[in-house]
Amino acid sequence: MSELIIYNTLGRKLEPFKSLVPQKVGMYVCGPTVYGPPHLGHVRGPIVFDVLRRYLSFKDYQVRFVRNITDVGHLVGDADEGEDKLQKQAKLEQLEPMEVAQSYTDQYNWAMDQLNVQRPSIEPKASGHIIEQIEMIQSIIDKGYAYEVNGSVYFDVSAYSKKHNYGELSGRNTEDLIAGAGNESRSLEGQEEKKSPNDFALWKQATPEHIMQWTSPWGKGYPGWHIECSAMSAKYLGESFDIHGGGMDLLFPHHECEIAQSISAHNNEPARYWVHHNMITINGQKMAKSLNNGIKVTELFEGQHPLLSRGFGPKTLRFFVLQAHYRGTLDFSEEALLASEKGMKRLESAIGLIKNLKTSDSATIKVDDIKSAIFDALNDDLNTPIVIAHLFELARRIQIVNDGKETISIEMRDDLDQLMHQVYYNILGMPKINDDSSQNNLNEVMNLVTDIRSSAKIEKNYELSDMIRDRLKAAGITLMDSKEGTTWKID
RNA sequence: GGUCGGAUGGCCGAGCGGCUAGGCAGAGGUCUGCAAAACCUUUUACACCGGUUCGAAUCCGGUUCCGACCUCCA
Repeated sequence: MSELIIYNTLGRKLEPFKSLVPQKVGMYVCGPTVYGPPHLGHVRGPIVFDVLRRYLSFKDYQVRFVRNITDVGHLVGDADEGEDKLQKQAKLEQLEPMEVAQSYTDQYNWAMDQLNVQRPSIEPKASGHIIEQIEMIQSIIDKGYAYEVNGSVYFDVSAYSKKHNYGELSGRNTEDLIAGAGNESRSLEGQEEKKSPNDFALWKQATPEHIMQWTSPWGKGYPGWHIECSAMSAKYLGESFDIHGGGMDLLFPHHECEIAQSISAHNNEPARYWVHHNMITINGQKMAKSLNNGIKVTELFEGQHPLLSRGFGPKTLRFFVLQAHYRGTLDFSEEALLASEKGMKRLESAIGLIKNLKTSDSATIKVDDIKSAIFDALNDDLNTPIVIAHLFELARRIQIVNDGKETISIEMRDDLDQLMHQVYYNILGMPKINDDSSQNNLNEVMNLVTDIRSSAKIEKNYELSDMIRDRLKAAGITLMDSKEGTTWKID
């Protein structure tokens, strides 16, 4: 098997993957800010990095996968008074901030479980690592790359730029940034405190209304945007580790700032490989809470959305995401989802045929050519759409054998079975449970039953209609009659 | 205004110098009492204008559209 080639945003080119420590990989992925329910935009990164993680594990690497939970310190983007996001929601909902964070964390993890995304090896919370963040900020101050003003601490980009390259990841330079700063894309509190508009906050002084605040050498406050990832990745993966993943929208400023912070504090490039996935778009625009065009994961599963005529299972969603390369945008629509679902079902029905395929002494079909093609595609910057295309070719061959037009040997059939399971379930991580069709089947059956019962009622055959209702009740399903028709629910 | 990335058939989406991507939809067929499902076969592309080349969706230049980001929203 040849080696994995991965696109490194740092350097903007494809590079062979080599781990720092033989057969071990440290991987950090920026996790969610838990201030809202998970939507489609949250789903792609976890799936993509889950496949990368699974593939590295498949290649016998021992992977430590760290994904944080951001539960403090971030400000609301759209015009407001700079309240902490979590605090704002908490006021709205009359709950403790941590209660809100916990609830959304649970929802997020539930969605990840549904999508068969493996839980991280470590899932650190920003709120649980304030001390580490303070220590790192102090270290940056000590090195001369940060300064304190009125209880807040800012990173000194120009001081840093004298020795290092601020912009090495995003390809920006400080002059451009200052030129662009005049566009008034946003007005931020505390701008006038900074030496330069390029400087970013490491620690913010808290106003008395802030519920979430911690004691620091600079007074009461809360950590800035970017420091948590730097502090936590260093704590659990070391000052230098293998892979840092995230969405392309995080490239600047978040990841650029992480690099600057880590180099300042540790004198080390934090990550060897920076891997960025592209966004899911809807009508050509990225899906984000701030744009208010998000489809919640639960809305997708249940079909409760104006763009959806019915629900789609997590399995379909995962397949849909993997049918596009992670670095390209993926445009969402029900039509596209429908296409993925049908293809996926066809593929799975072929997989289901393998075990019962009739075998012969000699085989007239091949498997090895596809097998190597699949791993070539995986090694080629995780080209999952190509992998899936090859899987469809395999499905076609399975059907041909099943139709008796070609033959397969026992060994080859076992090989095929193993290959399909390795690739489809273990590496692509497709959920094994048949969530989609079982739910759809139930819907169909229930529609049939309620139709029959409606006819019975029209014919005043209440004996039959009541019998149906009673039997369903006994089976745990309640029917509810109304003027509009009959609805049902599972008790 | 700056930085970066896109424009592929009805839809989603690979390819990145010559070779059918793939899926869905459409068409034809096999099967079937009729359907459905399943399976087989198959039509339709490379934003525009120049250039390089024996040969370009793929390389170069220009044009037009679209998107992301631009520091205290991951």
